Amino acid sequence: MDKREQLIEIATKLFSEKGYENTPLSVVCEKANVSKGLISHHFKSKDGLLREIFLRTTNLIVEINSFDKKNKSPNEQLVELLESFFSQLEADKLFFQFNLNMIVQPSTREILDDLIKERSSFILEKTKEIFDKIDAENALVKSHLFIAELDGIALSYLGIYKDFPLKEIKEQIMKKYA
Amino acid sequence: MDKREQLIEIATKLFSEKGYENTPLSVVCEKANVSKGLISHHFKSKDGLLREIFLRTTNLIVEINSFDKKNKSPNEQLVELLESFFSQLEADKLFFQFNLNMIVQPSTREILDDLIKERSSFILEKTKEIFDKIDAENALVKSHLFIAELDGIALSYLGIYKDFPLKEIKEQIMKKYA
Amino acid sequence: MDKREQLIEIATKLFSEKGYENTPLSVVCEKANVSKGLISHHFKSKDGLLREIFLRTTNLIVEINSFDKKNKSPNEQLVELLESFFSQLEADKLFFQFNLNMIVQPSTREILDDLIKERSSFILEKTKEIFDKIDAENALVKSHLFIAELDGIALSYLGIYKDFPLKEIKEQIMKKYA
Amino acid sequence: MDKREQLIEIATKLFSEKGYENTPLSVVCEKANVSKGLISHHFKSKDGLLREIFLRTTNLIVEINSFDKKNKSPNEQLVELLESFFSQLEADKLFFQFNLNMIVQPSTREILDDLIKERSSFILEKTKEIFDKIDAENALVKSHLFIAELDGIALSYLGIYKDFPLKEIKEQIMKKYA
DNA sequence: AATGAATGAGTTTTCATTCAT
DNA sequence: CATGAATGAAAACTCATTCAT
Repeated sequence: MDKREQLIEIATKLFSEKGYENTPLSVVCEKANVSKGLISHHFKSKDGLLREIFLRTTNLIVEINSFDKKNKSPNEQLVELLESFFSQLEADKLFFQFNLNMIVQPSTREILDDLIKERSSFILEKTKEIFDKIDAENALVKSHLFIAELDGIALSYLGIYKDFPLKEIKEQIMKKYA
Repeated sequence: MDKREQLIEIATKLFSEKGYENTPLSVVCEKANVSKGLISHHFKSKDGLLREIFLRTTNLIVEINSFDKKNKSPNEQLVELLESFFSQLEADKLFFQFNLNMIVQPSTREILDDLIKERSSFILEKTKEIFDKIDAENALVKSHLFIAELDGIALSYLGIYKDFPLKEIKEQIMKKYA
Repeated sequence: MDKREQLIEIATKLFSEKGYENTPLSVVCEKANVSKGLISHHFKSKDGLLREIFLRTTNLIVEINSFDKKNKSPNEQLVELLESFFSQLEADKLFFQFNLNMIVQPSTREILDDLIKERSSFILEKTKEIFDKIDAENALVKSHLFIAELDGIALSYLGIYKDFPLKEIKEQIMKKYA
Repeated sequence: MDKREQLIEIATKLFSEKGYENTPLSVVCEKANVSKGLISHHFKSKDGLLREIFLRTTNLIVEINSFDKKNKSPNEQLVELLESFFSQLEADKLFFQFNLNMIVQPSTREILDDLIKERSSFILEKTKEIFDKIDAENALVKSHLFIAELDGIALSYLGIYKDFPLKEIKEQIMKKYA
């Protein structure tokens, strides 16, 4: 397999699980069966590797948001969004773990500042597009609240409450936006 | 002045601003005008210092939740809770920054695991006490949703959206729970 | 109990078990239920404590060698010496452990240099007094060999061979000198 | 020159002279003209370096014991062994110093436990092979006594008695086993 | 593209000692 | 006699990065 790809895959996993600061490149290289020099060769530095990874997860988010909206009502679109959010939250905890880490941790925040802004703007914009059709006047605030709600759910589910009742929460949220 | 207290104060500030991993003890000691050995003397290790700090913030949270509930309706209690949440969110960003960091970052999470669990249980319990009076059947889910919502707002406000419309969000939330 | 005495007792045990360099005073103080300042008060320094302890073990050795020789033949004296050597070797391993450590380890050797020389001279002298009566001409060499033999046995028994056949060795040695 | 080799050479010398605990890696690196990180790179840790060194001295001992025995009587073999023991004891005090240190000092003992056991078993076995031909019944005890005697002589010569009469002792021992 | 030896700054921790009370 | 807060030097270890091959 492509060593560059291997490196990215392993690093993504480790950064998500252990955090960026707590994952030495030596460990990444070892697990990826790759020499240390290769990282600086491909990504210039550890920060470079992180930025590459973050960009990829952004692309994934863009893809998720790019479903076909043409024949759907705004509420149907919200439901679809929620469906994919909850199913991915259950399927790929690490993905959310990683993104929360990167945003909350001051050091990574700094490294990724421009990329984080770009991504959040995109998400806000896409959400607002939907709410504009429902309640144009309060679309911005409602979008923010919508996003905050989902982030909060992810946070509680991943980080805080072991017995978080995800199913029931999903039902409640669905009822609210359907 | 008490050097122990000085140490805790400075460390709290720095851990919040820069993150735990990114704050060397050398900097903490320098700013606190204290020798390196004193940390080991009082807190055994950097982890020990962190745990002490986390415990103190927990105590603060407990205090905040210990207002007098006797003559108030559950909805009045929620409003009071929200008032103190929003006013503190504006007044002391670092406090929320710190707590989010500690919970989301895998390394600190591990160090504080027991304390985090204890604290979250307390918060859930206190919230549920209120919702039990409003809607006993769904009290647990509603409590979780309530907490997640607030956490999500803090996350968006602190970490993601520079132009987060906190005032409007507060109004919306207040309307919902009043 | 006298705290000074307590301190010496605990320190002797720990220095024997863990070695001098590897025994922090903090541990000694903790186990002896005594404050740190007390060591500097009584013994001036860690080295001072060590010297005090070494002196005490020397006194013990002097006592052992001070049995009544008047009515005994030199060979009877040797047998008596060997008896007490072997019985103490079995009874108090730590005692030998400690003394070997102190002599072999360069750092402690330096601290105790004068005391070690004094003690070894005493032992050599006492041994030679006996051998002088057996074989005056070779007394010095035979004394050295006698001492070396016993030290070697202690070394093998304590440090090297788990299954050292102490009983059979003792028989052989006894036969040789009786 | 190979920096790894340089490191081992200098470290061996310093550990022998000053003891393991009393030799900071900073000094080793300085004298070997090598950066601190290189130790971690090659040996993982200070303990790792020590184990490597101990292994090498074991190999040396194995070599010494691997002389050609075919045409020699057991007593001739003992004499040869003694010759090489005494000549090395005079020529390379540090070699014996090092080995005694490592075995007697509790901390190094622990680090090297398996290697020490392996080596002592080898020595005992090789010695016993010779004594088996002389006195099969008491070969084990006699081997132990032989080894203990030599160890004791090394101990006295190196560590205790400045005026140790090595020549005369050697004569005595030679006479006994020839 | 890939390796891995080598660096060196930086980090936490250890610990004997001092000193005011 | 006794305490324990405070110091500061020294230690081992970590780890991203560089560079010759």
